[in-house]
Amino acid sequence: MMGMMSWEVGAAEQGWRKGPWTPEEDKLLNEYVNLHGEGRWSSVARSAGLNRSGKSCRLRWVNYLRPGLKRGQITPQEEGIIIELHALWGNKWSTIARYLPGRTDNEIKNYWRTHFKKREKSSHKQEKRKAQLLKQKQQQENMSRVSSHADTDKLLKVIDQGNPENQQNITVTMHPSTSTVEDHYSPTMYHHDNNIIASNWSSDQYCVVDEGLWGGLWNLDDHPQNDHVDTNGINKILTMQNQATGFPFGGDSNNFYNTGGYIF
DNA sequence: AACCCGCGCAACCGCATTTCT
DNA sequence: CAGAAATGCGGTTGCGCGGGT
Repeated sequence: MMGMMSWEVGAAEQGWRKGPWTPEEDKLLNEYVNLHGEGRWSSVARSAGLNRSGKSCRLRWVNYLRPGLKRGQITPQEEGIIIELHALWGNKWSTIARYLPGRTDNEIKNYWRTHFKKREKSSHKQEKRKAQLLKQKQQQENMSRVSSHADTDKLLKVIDQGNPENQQNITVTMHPSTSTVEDHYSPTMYHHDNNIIASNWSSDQYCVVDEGLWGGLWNLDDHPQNDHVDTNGINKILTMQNQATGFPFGGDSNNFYNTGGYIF
């Protein structure tokens, strides 16, 4: 060990490189980790000849270089799992990631944001569109006071009606915000086993889940239009999972399907 | 043709927690 | 045991790209 020098005090002053990783850097990091194993990230910089902070190295390894990463499209099952676990635990991305082998917390987080923040987004979009139309309208007015604005007005109206914010205000998640979320909601309901579903369902472990319970957790509404949120979230997912191919876990998928239930 | 805009994604930042000395 | 360092997490940013105007 080398004294107690602080290699990492203020990445800024230290002048660590930032931004996207180059293939050369990746190679260096890869070689280093293959030789010395994961961890001790702070020493990576000097040892591997990388001008990167330990944090940066770790992040790059964990999210990109680490072997066994899937990359590419999230499968329908994976999506289902993400949705379910997010409903249970909220934004506990790394916890959720543990149940999706080969996926990183970052990936899942990004996926969630891009796929399940639609409501926010679309209303945003609509606001923008509205602004745009208003602008057009004003321009028209300035140009010639004679023209009719009927069309623009109509459009604006339509947009208003289509705006979910003007319909029901539906929350996507229902997680509590405390940090003990997992303890609280951790499927103790999956009886027998203190570790519950934690750490171990890449093996053959699974659990049948009480549908009523999950039904209650299913607050997600994909179709603001047809308002039957009710009991069918479960069925939706079951269908999804049954249809799907490429079961993501190591375990025996037949077992899984035969339970008529759930992955866990 | 030029510009704008939104999207997806990798990486960063600040804070919290864990490990080391 | 205290303080420092390292690691881990979640939210956020910013860049490059494609599509629309």
